[in-house]
Amino acid sequence: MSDRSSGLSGLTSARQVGRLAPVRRTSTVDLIADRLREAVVDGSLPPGAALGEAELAFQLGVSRGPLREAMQRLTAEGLLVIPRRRGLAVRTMTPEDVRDIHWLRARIEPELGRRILARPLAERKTVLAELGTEVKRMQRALKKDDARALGDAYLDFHRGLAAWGGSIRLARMMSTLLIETRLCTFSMYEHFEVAVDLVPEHLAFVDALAAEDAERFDALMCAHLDAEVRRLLAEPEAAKEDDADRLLAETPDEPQPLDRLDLPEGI
Amino acid sequence: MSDRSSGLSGLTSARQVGRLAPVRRTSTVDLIADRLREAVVDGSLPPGAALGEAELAFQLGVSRGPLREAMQRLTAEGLLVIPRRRGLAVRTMTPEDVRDIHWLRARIEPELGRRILARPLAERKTVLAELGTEVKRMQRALKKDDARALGDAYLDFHRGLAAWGGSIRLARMMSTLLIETRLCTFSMYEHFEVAVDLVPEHLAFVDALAAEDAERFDALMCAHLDAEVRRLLAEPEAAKEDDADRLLAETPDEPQPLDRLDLPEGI
DNA sequence: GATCATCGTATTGTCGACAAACTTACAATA
DNA sequence: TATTGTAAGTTTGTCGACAATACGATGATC
Repeated sequence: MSDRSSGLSGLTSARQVGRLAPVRRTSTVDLIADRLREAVVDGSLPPGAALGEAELAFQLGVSRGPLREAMQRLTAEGLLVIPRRRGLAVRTMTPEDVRDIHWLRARIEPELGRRILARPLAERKTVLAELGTEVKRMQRALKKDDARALGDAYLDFHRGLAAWGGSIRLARMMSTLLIETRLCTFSMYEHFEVAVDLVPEHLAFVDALAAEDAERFDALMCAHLDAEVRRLLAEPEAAKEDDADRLLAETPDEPQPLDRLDLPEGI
Repeated sequence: MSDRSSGLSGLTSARQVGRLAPVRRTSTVDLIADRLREAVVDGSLPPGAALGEAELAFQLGVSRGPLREAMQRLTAEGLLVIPRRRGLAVRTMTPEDVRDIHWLRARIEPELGRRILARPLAERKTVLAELGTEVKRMQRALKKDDARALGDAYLDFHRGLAAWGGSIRLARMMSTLLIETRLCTFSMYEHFEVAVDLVPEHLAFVDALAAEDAERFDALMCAHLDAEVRRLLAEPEAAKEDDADRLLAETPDEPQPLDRLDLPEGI
């Protein structure tokens, strides 16, 4: 997974003399929140497992205060649930959530093609290059049968799409939705699923953008998201058992201790 | 502003015998976060004003720990910024933000009509009744020239729309976007703006839904959001000075101490 | 034998304190 | 007079501790 702060929209106006960019100081809570988010994406915090605060704080080398603050932030993003007196737990996604997430993505992502194609030519070339790089990463990952790397490239592809869509809010929202998408994978199967037709689908995205065909991009994206939902909602026993052992070798002692967590507050 | 937990989607299956709804215990952090959110919507925390933690914690009657946790949650929602060593500040919205927010709302809200019209008849009647009530609230507020109440009814109208749209995530997202919309009002003018044509616009929404005309609803919503952007981005001196004094009588000592706050972290 | 009550333990929720860091103001020097 | 350096004050960021609560286990009674 590429570093989010350096990848897509950094160093734009730092070369001007006398007009220095403000130094980006990152607080401890930010660090912890990023680390936790990373762990969620990683799968090292599996959905449903309840972790104790003290233990986690010790592992992270910080006190419980900042950790609790970071937990609250992740909770607001919908990634964590904080059951009463049971530490923290990564959200368990239900089939309902899968449909919800992908419906929302289907409202947003098809539109992104139009937004990107409305940008000046120079930027469009940058976007295409970047997206092409991600697809190549996906291809390499597929060749090595590395589901983790494939998933990472997938995340970065769509993150890049959102980042170039031109809306800060939308990029943040999409980032959360994408992490939730991966949580869906974790929650539906117990391991990563290597979807073989992921690469051609994303190649088609890049092609449509290169051809400046927003309509085709729209249709492709809708089809992709539909297929994604169908893949995810297929029966769990339809999942391949290929490399589950390697990816989840360090599976924790209790996979699903608290099965169904209710959100602490509505809306 | 109506209580969010009791208004729209409460008491659905609580009357069944032997199947009690779980008691909704709300933590202190939730309470503080709600209170802060309320204060932001209220205008009692004006954008840009830097509040000290200790002072705020004392006002709320809690310690700094839970307050800091709640602050982190609001930060994740994009409502607060936490500048280094300067307490907390309500986000100041720029014209860029106004366009961003309304572009995003325009992606989501027109679709809501279709979603609502796809629901069973009984629910649709409930929705229409509820939305009609909110419009009546808007009318009453307009008659009394109460900009605050008008804005509250406006928020609840659109919140209801999102709540009946059928997606938990979308409702949460829309709730944040709506609060941000109000922040735009606060940031663009220094007071509330009474938009006279708000009521007929929303009457038209209800009419379109009653006529089951999703296309008209779509077009009306797009037009409304466009108008909203134009209203907000009009020059500040175009704003009416009618009831600014009454609404912002308790304006704090320093309205805009730190003019331009950068977000603590990107994405 | 099963169920309920009571006790103990472990973990959280909250608070207070300490130290570091930033900001601001004042003074001194060029 | 302006700019820089220093010092003091205020506020945050972090940690440790205490108390309350919930959960689990064990024993007693029906």
